[in-house]
Amino acid sequence: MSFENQIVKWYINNKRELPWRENIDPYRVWISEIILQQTRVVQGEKYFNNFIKKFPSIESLSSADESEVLKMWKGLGYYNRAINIHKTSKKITNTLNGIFPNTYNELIKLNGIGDYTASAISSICFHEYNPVVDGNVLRLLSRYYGLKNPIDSLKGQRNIREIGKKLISKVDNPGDFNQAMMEYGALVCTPFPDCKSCIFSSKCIAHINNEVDTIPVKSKKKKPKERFLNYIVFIDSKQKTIVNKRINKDIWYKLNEFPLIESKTEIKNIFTNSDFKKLVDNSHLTLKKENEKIYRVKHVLSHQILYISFYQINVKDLITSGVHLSNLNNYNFPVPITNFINKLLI
DNA sequence: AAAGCGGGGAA
DNA sequence: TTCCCAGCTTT
Repeated sequence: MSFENQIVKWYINNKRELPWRENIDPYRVWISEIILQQTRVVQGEKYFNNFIKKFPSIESLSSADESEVLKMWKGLGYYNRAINIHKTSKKITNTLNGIFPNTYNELIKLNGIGDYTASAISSICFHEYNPVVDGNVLRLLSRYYGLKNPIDSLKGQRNIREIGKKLISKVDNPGDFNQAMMEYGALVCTPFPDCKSCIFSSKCIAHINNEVDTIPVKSKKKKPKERFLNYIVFIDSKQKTIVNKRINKDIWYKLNEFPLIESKTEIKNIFTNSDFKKLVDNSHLTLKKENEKIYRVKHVLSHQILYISFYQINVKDLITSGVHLSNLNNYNFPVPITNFINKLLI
C-alpha cells in the first residue's frame, strides 16, 4: 500500500476524538485551526470548547466586543490571533453576507489565515486538494525522505509542500489525508519518536540511516532578549488601583497592565514621588512609604526573558476613576500579572 | 529573508 | 535547561 493511503488508513483507525471533528462546520474548523496555531491540542482543546460555547456562531462572534473575544483568549498567547478572528468574523458577516469563503484563494485573503490555515479549511470542509505544511508535516516528511534542508528555511518548506502536493493528489479524501499527516506527527513521529511502533520504519530514510535524532534540521538560533518590567500597583484607601491598556506594537498588545516603568537593569531602590508622577495623569498622588511590598518574578517567553517587579504602594490621595481590587478580574491581564493578582493582591 | 509574537508541557 | 507546538504578519 502506498504511503499516502497507508497513513489515511492509520488515521481512520487511530484518530483522537476531538470536538472540532464532530462535524465539518467551517466556522468551528476555522476557530480550531487558529487556536491550534503554535499550540498543542491538549492546551487548545479547552479554549476551543469555551470559545464555541461563548460564540456558537459567526454572527454572535461578529457582534461581540473585542475585549470579550480577548477574554476568551486570555492565557493562550499570540493575542493577535484573537483580534484577527474578530476582524474576520465581522468581514464575513457584514460584507460577505455571512457566507464562509469556500476556496483556498478566498480564504487566504482573510486576516489571520495563511497558507496552512487556508489549506486546512479548504481541504477539510470543501474537499480541495491543498496539502498542509505544519510542524508535524515538516518533521514527518523530512524524516521519511531524509531531507536535510533546514525546515525553517523557505526553500526547505517549499520543497516539502511540493512533496505534499503529489501525495495528496492520490487520495480520496484530502481533509483526512491532511489530518492524518498531522495526527501521525503528533502521536508517532514526535520530536523524540518511538520508531519501533512506527508503521513506516522500514521505509523511513532517517530511521534507516540512523538520523532520526538529527532530522529535521533547523538553522535559526536566536537568543531571547532580556527586559525589565517594573509595575507600580498603587492602592488608595478605598482599595482602588490604576489599570492601563497596552497600545504599542509589542508583546501583550491590547491587554491590560498596571502603570509600567521599563528599565535596562533591575531597579533596587524604592521609587520616589518624582518617579511615579511621570506614570499617571493624576499626579497629585503622594507616596506613603509604609506597607510597601515588592514581588519579583521571572517570566519566559519564546523570544524574550522578562524580569518583572511589582511595587505595591499605598497612596494617601484617592485615585480618580480607579479600578477596585475586587473588580480586576473583569480586565484582560497577561499570565504573569494574573498570577500576581490572584496570589498576592487579592 | 528575518524578526516579532505567549504560554505550557515534555525530556 | 532546551525544544517546540494544526503559523501569521510585518519589516
